[in-house]
Amino acid sequence: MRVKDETKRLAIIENTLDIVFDKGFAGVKMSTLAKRVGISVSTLYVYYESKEDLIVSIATELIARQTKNSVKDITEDLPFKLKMKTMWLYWIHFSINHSKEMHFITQVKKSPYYDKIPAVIKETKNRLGIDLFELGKKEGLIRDINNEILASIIGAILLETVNLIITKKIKLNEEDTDVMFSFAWNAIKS
Amino acid sequence: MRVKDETKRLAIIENTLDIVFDKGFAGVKMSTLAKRVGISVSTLYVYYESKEDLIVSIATELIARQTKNSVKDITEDLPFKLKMKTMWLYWIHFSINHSKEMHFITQVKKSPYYDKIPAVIKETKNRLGIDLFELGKKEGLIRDINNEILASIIGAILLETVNLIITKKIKLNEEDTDVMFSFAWNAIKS
Amino acid sequence: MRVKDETKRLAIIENTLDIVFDKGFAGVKMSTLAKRVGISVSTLYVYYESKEDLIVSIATELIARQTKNSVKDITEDLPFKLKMKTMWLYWIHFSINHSKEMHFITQVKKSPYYDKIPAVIKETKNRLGIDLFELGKKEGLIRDINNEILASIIGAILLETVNLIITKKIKLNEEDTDVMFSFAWNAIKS
Amino acid sequence: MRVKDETKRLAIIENTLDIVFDKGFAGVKMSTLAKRVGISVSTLYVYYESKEDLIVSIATELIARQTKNSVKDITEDLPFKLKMKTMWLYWIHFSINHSKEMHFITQVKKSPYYDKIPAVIKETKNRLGIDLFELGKKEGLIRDINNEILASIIGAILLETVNLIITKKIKLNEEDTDVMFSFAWNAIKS
DNA sequence: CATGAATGAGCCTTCATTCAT
DNA sequence: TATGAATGAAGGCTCATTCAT
Repeated sequence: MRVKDETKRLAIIENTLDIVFDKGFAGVKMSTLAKRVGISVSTLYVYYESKEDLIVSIATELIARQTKNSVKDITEDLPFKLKMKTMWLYWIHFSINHSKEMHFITQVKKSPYYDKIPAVIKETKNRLGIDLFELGKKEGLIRDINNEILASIIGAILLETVNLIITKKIKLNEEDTDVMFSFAWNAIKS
Repeated sequence: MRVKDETKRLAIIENTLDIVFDKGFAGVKMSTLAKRVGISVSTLYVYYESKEDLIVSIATELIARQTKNSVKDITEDLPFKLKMKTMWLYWIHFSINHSKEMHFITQVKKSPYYDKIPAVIKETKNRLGIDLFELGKKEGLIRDINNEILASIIGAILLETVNLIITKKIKLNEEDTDVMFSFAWNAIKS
Repeated sequence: MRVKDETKRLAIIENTLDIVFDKGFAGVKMSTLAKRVGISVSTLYVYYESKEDLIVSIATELIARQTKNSVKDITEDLPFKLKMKTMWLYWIHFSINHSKEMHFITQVKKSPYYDKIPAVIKETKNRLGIDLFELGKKEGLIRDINNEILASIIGAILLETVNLIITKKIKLNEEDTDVMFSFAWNAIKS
Repeated sequence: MRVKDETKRLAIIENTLDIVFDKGFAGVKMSTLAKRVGISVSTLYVYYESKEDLIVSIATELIARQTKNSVKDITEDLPFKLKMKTMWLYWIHFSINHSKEMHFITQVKKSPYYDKIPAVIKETKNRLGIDLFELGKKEGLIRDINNEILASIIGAILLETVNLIITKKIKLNEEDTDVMFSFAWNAIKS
């Protein structure tokens, strides 16, 4: 029997990401997608059983993958503010290098598709900065405020930073990112 | 076109806003919209010559209207930080009371429809805080950074605040909004 | 505004009957049907909101119509056996002249579509022979057996008669139909 | 083709019968069938070269098998009416015990598939009662009418009887089947 | 102005069948 | 023989838009 081609699956994901980035979910037509990937529509249905399944599966995979990557080597022996900044930079770079994935996830979160994502996946996530915030509070360096709110604020500033970089209003150099980080840091520091 | 029955026109806008808020642009079916408004589809086409025209026209009108409202009576004689806060609160309330309009505009900005909006309209806008920022800088109270960036940051935090309120994660009371304002203020103050 | 064309509706029904007669429900393709009627597929959906609705609506209409027609002028002053025969002949002719309608209804009854037909319609029906059977029993002319069973038997023989006529194995003349009626009559007479 | 694993072949037939019984031919999806049997779709095609071949082959086999069974031991030394009744009961029981096979054949007969069944098979069949009818006529016990018509009538009543039993409107006991047989007998007796 | 009727273009999905191992 | 992968050819249905009154 013919053997399934992982490459093909990845191509499907890649192209879906591209399309969603350009035109949103409504722009994802099964026929167009198939054509871009170079397979027939029916083959698409061999890999995903419906359009919904396609999007939900990709989202699930991306979210899971993203969760794994995050905190990595921040556990180094650094002063708190630097840990924070390391993480900040990590996410800036990640967001820019994976802008389409980020966009995809962002879109999914606001769409009805999000309800279809396995609860396990949704929960496992977002532990990203929480531990760090706790540490900062313990050291008296950041304000004693509900973690979720802190995360929201930092997240908003970070996303905006990425936007500014993408729209070329600021540059991805030390100087500019330092300024942007200072906004975030000043916002939450004690 | 667009000569008769202002009531009908407003009903169309109102319902479009509602639908977009609930289901996004894809949810706006000409037939559904007509039914909700209580007119026939054909009549809809008497008022707007296409779906695109419908959305672009509404967006144009909303953006124009919004621009007018903003700075109003903040020109009072208040210390700078209070002016800032007044404006902040003004926008918080405005965003919440007009959440559907805000949402509509936000969506349009990210959609291909945005390209169709008259340049004049798009430019006139966003003069919101610029003057205020200049004043703050002159008084040495806020950091000397490109206005557009300041506006982005403040805007991001504001939007996030509104989100938190809408999703019930914080309340629309003095205590909670004060905290949120402090994030914004700390971020940009000297 | 353009006005709805009853002719069109009737043409849809007619063609649906023909197709079902030739190829069963599976043979009814919305596109083919539309083409035969000379309208576009979308127009078909103006008249019926789905394929199921098409079939169920037609069935409902046919059954209702059929119920009305039946007993008519059998209330004449005839000896019982002749009343019976009049009805028998009426149904033979009706079945042959409306063979496609009969076939359609027969098919619907055996299909899952039948469940979707309004209960009212299903009930109102079939009072056809019941009264007659009661009369026959009272006069001691036919066997005292459950009406439903009598109806089944007569119905089966009648259907078979129609089949034989359609397949040309017997003729639609007095001689042949007399023989066939005698089968039915002998079966149930006292 | 059709060389290996008789068990598998029988399982295919069995499941096809079940599916047709439940949902008709349209319900027979090659993939579903394969899954139920526990083989792959491709393997199905090793046994039958197409869906048509599948159905036609099964029908051919069933019809052939059925023809063989019928008249068996009715040639006993019984009075004619009892011979008739024996046969009647034989078919009642056969139809009920092999309801799925009967249903399958009935369906095939009304479908375009029937045209594809080898003429030889179709002809060999149905000699069921003919000999018996001849005997009855010779003894002056049943009406002197074309055998084919007699067979049709008896067949129709028999089928209806089975239907009534299956739909639980009558029972499969001596009393009820006697009544039903009396209908048939009265219909054709001299 | 108002509207019900009509439609073309397209979208998602299914399914029998063939390929390649 | 056995099978998972791959596909073409539909089929049902939707929707923005145009017609005709």
